[in-house]
Amino acid sequence: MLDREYDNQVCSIARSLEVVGERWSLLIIRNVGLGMNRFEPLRENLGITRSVLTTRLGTLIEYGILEKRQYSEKPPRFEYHLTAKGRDLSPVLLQLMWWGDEYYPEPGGPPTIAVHRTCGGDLDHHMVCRKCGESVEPDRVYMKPGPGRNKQDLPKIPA
Amino acid sequence: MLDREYDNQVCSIARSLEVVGERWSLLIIRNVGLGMNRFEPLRENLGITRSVLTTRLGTLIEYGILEKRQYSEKPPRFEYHLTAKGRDLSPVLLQLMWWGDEYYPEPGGPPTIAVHRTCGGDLDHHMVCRKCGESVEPDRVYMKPGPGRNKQDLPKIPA
DNA sequence: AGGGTCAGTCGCATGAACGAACTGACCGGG
DNA sequence: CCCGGTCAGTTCGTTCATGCGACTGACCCT
Repeated sequence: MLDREYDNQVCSIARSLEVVGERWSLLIIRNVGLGMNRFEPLRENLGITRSVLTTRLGTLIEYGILEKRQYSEKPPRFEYHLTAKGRDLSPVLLQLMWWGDEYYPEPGGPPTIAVHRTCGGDLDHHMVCRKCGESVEPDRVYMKPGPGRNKQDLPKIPA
Repeated sequence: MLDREYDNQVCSIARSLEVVGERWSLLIIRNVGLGMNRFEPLRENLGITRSVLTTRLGTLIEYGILEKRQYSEKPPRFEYHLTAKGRDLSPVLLQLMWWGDEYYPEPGGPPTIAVHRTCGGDLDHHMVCRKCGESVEPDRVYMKPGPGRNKQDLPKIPA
């Protein structure tokens, strides 16, 4: 990057990390983005304590990254969904994903691939679609399982 | 991103976060990338404990993100530098920066701007150079202070 | 000899996370 | 009607990571 002088903590990265830098936050955001919207599945998948999940969901809601929706009245049950602000974190998650794939690859290939929603091509690490060449905006991306994914879980994605 | 089913923790993001997800790690990487290569300046800038900085530097070295170089023999003194693996985290840092600028802007504008080293143009959030249109690789990027930067600190960068 | 810097280590107090149990509102079956 | 089960939490005790401050040791300068 640079090899020059440097100054103060007026830093956008530090501000971002205050919001999403806590343990579990980015993984929660990722899972919610993939459609895992309820408490118990999140808890089980992440292997996280209920209390920690409760507080993380709470702070992410405070920050406007998630919103809580009630989907059942009689037993009060809730779902968590990404806001636009939360969805805009997908480039961060994608870059983390690509870095991980580069330096800690799964033997069988990447477990997850980013796909351009409108044309179905997959993305390179500049978020340019390899098929149509378009520079893809965060909300036009979805994820699909790649070759490194576990055995029998191949949820067919409606292309 | 997606609103579909989801599976297991075979996740590149989780793997990445195990390496760089600890408190302070990304900020240390950012500062080292900006040329802050020594212990005491890092400590002072981050407002971090010496012991925590020591252990963070240690694990980042273990992970191959930083390397330690001795620059003085007689009083043994060291510098920390990014490896290629560490430099490849810059897209992650850039995306975090842009997200922070978007949702937590500095009143005077962004404090830091990403610049294409070879032509001097600045980058959009696809890492495409606004001047020459090239899709810029991580190691061709440097940072320069933007309008939101603190008063008197304007290190002139050799373009 | 005395003060200052740099790069740490050590010890103690506080705070966050983990594990496991408990709650409370429901549902479905026998 | 009682029993077991799910879902979304809360509470509690223990461990682990951080923060704060002091101390060390090797120098350097005056």
